[in-house]
Parts: sequence; structure tokens; C-alpha cells
Amino acid sequence: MTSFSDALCAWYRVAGRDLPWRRTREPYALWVSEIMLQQTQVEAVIPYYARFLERFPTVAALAAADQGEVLKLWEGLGYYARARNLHRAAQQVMAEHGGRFPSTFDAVFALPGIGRSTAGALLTFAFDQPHPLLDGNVKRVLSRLEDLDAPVARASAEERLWARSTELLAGATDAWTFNQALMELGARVCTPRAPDCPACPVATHCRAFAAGTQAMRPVKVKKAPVPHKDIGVAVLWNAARDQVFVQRRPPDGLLGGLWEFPGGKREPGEVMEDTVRRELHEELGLDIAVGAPVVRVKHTYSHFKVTLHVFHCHVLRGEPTLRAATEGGFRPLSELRKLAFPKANLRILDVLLSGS
DNA sequence: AAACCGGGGTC
DNA sequence: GACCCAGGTTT
Repeated sequence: MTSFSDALCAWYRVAGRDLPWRRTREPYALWVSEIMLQQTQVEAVIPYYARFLERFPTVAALAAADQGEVLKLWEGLGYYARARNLHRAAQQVMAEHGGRFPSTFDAVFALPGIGRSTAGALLTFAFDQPHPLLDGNVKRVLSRLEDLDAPVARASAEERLWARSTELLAGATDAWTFNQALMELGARVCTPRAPDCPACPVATHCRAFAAGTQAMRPVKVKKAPVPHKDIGVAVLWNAARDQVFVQRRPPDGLLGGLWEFPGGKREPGEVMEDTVRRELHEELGLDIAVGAPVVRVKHTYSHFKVTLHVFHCHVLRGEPTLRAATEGGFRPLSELRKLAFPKANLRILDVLLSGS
């Protein structure tokens, strides 16, 4: 019988996709791709990858950039801590490694935003060093290969999968091709639903296929339902009615460093107009008038849902004083596109720019 | 170990 | 709607 790695690599050489980051061995470019690809599908990353490398072609260029511009290029991709960590790590590579991306596991693993799997991928793809990886695709492939009946989120199960990834890689002659092929198999054949087992090059090695349990693998524990919040949001115009107030969120946590229209969460029994008035008084020390509704925006985050209730507002008394926000002020609508906004706020901006 | 951290594609 | 994606960090 053909070995697992030979069968897998032979399939990849024929069926593997031609992706931008598979055409380079340049560590920095691969690094950018690996960070963008965390929890993000290939098709979504491709345009961001090209734009990011065009604007920041080197570690030095990225390290020298303003965080706001880095976030602007990340706008819409989500998990913005990835961009903040990448930016910070670039500065770390300049300071600690003379601008050259490190080539040892410990040094790569020490960079912010790079964990065990991403470090393994980078060392393999940039330096041809055989290090195992274990992303979502590989977890699924290996849990089926083993017919693993323990929830893959459990630490003991995950360690088993790491051991299997290590073991299978050791049987491969070409680590680069093997690791690419393992992920490609998960993305194209060994898919979450309806895996294409008849087309699988390693079906003869697969215990779940033999047992007919592939649809039940990997075993996942169901997640708790996410809470919902109603948020009152102000499109706050200045006295001349030609500028709106935007502010920058705190540097860490949810949507850290991005810009937004001010507002906050509705309290029990409160009507949305009162929420907006209260929040702007608390956040900015302003007395405002709440006028016509602009739009309602529903949005789902990883662990909660929101409905944004947006109103045209104007200042009755006072000057805005920033509390939680780090920057903010009245800006012409035409300048807001230069700032990085989260998706839900971009919808508001779209309405303001097209509707009025 | 569990929570936190976005957005989009898919069924 | 539910599930999942080239995961890592924080608590």
C-alpha cells in the first residue's frame, strides 16, 4: 500500500490550488498570509493579502507605519488583535532580529500573534524546516483518520492530534508539500459537511471512513447561545451641521483601535432615544437632542449579537470630553473613509454617504 | 478549561 | 438560523 504521505503529496501536486502565498518563500509575506488566514477562509484573505503587501512590502515598512493605517488595511477582515499584534511583532523583529524574520521555532513562537500552529507553518513554508501544524482543517482530517471520539476541543484530544501531525510529518520526504497537502485536503475533500471520501487520496488510511463515522467526526461540543444587546448610536452633528462626531475605541479588547459613532447599551425598560441621550452624557459630557432615526443595523460577533439603533442628533450644550475613547472629534463626512471602522459602523457610514 | 476576539460562506 | 474557517491571548 502506498504510504500516507506519498499518496497525499501525489494528490496535492495534481490537485493543490495555486494560491498567492504558495508562490513565495519570503518569510515576511508568508507571515502576513498566515496571520490573515487565522480563522479566516482563503477567498476572504486574497484581496487583503495583495493590498497589504503592496502598501507594506517589508517588515521595516510595516514596523514604521501608523497603527491606524495598518487597521485600515485590515478593515472588514475581523479579529483586529491580529493586525495590532502583527504590527507590534514587526517592530519587535526590527529591534530584536535586525529586521530579519527569525528562523528558529522559539524565536518565531515568541512573537505576538504566533502560536504553535502558525510557528510550525511558517518554519515549514519559509525555511523548509519540518514542524507539525494543527489548524482547523488538519484537526478535522486527523480526527477522522483516527476516528477520534473525544471532543477535539479537549486538551488531551488535541495533544493526540499534535502527536499524529508530528508522526505523519516524520514519514514525509517533503515537509513543505506535506503540510500544504494536509491543509488542502481539509479545505477541499475532507470538508466539515459531506466529505468527498470517494475522491480522497488517503481514504484507505482513514478509520472513520472504514467505520462509516466520518460525518460524526470531529466531535464538537455545542456552544451556548449568544446574548443579544440593543445599542443606541448617535450620528452627532456639530452646530453648523457639516461635521459628525467619531471616536477611537480603546487600544485593546473588542474592535480595539477602530473608530466608531458614539453610543452604548440600552438598560432595561429604556427607550432607545433615552439610551442615546444617557450614553452621550456619560461618555462625552454632552447634552444632546435626539432626532430622526438613520438606520437599524443587526450584527453578529463571535460571542454576542447586537442591534444598533442609530439616530440623527445634535448638541444642545457643551463640548465633547473623551472618557473611554483615546481620540475623537467632529469630522467632515468625506474624511471618515480614511479611518478604520468595524463592519456594523461601516453600514451606518454607507447610509450617511449615499442616503443624504 | 473557558472566555474572548469578527466577519463571511454555506447549507 | 447553525456551523465553521490556515488560532491566539487572556483569565
